[in-house]
Amino acid sequence: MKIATYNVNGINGRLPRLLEWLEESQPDIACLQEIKTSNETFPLEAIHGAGYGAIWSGQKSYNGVAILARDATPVERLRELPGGVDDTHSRYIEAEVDGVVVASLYLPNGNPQPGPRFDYKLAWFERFNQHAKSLLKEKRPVVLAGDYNVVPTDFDIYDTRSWLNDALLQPESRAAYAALLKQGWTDAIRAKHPDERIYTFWDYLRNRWPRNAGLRIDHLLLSPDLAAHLVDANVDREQRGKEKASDHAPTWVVLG
DNA sequence: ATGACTTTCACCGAAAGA
Repeated sequence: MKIATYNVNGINGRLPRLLEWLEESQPDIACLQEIKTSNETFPLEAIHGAGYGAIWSGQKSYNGVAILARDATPVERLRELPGGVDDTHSRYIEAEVDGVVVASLYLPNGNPQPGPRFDYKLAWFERFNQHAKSLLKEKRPVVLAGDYNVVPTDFDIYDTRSWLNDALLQPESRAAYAALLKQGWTDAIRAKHPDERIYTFWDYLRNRWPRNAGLRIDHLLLSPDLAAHLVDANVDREQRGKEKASDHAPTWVVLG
């Protein structure tokens, strides 16, 4: 089973790229972030045409997440992260597909920091970690896939110099991610490639794709039982080099 | 310190992204 996460940066504007990638990569499950569309304008017909069922939690202009499943419709479990009071952002959706619990999450960026946006990021992260803990208690196969907006270590970025004040590298952000892993989750890309620099995002600015000045911020976390079945994990880097590409590349795992 | 690039909405500039 192949499960992917892909921050599309606008699903309608990105639709040709998304459909090409689905055809080329053939994921069984695709978790999407930043669909940037209201629920009414989600391109369901095109997704169906590609052979996928879908559930989504949209929001006009910003945020928005979805879960696609090949030849199946994901069975929705949640369409928002529990514990949110006055949280109007569409950043979380969770479903069951083929016996696996799958979450598609879009963790807040948090810039500028310090400030209310960074406070929101850390609060959202804390809520997410609490929910993740409750998922582990279910003792079921779970994949937490998405754009975490965290560069876990200095090994996950080309160079820290331009990013030292960025919310993605702050000690608080990294501590929250480390605490999540410590619950028992496996960072699939890092588990499969412990000694390789791997990136999932290259900013549109400053020629960062041609320079391979990337960051690893899209992650797939596996529950302990699933981690034992990890066969492969990687990034579809070539998608980032296409015309009208998202600034993120699809990232995936294969579970045997 | 700022802006560079891209998407969205909506009306050509603003907001947000990371």
